[in-house]
Amino acid sequence: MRRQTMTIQEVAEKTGISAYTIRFYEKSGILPRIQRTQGGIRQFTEADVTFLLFLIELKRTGMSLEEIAEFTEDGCLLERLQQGDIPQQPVERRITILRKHEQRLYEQRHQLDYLLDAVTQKIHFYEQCLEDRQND
Amino acid sequence: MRRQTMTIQEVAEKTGISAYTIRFYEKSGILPRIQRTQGGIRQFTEADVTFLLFLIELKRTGMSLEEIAEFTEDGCLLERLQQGDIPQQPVERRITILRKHEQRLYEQRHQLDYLLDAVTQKIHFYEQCLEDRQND
DNA sequence: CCTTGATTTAGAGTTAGCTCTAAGGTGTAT
DNA sequence: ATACACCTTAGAGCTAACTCTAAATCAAGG
Repeated sequence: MRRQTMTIQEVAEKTGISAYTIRFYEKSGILPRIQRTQGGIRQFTEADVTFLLFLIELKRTGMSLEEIAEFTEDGCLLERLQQGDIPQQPVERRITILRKHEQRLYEQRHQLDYLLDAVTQKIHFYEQCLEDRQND
Repeated sequence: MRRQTMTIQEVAEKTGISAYTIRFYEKSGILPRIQRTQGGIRQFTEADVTFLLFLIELKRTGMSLEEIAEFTEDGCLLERLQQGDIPQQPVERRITILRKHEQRLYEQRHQLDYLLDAVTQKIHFYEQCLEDRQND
């Protein structure tokens, strides 16, 4: 039976995020406290990695680490939720943060489409310049 | 007849970018050298502002200031291009940089759609939790 | 049990990108 | 012509987000 958990190095390789950064994320509350061996070594589950990758996407799309830490507060709600314990405040807080970010994402998509168009046009423009030059 | 140019404060108000930052952008080559009065005061044209806003969008979508400065090098090509002078190297460099960024933009749009979906689903999930709680 | 190599911590250092300060010059309305 | 708001510069300071160092601890093989 193979090991169910990963060391920080394995997570680093799997996600492309350095071990330094992962530790930094745990220290600053971006990641919830990760389970340890009795010796103190972190044991990442698949769920931890999935959560980390989700947070990275939030960050990449403009959520600050501070706001991500606010989202992560109360750590892994999933367990409690599955056990039927539904803590109202933390759940509401997460909904609020995600709704706010959802709005940002819609805005970003809009601006992205707009810029993509502008960039494509500019490329055509410069290419046209070079072609004109050929025809001397 | 009204003035054709703007001071740095006016540009700051118009764009939402602080005067400090605009000076910093000129100093670090993100903006080309702006025309001055004989007294040394910057006179921004509409074209300067348009260019600045375009650069801001490049930045917002992940282009580093270093790369933007590389794009801006050789300043305003538009005048020379309109005069029929087509400097090959600078034009090719701009095409290369823009093509690279175009790829990033496509990738971003893809990931954005994916994340938007994930976020929307998570919101529904948490909302469902609260509803379940109501029905006790 | 001892070596080897990865892991732990606290805390210092780095980088990008601003943001501001100080000292002085500009320009326009009275 | 002088007051006043706004402009200029060089360069220092700041914040977010890492990135690394040092010294100690842990874990697995021989």
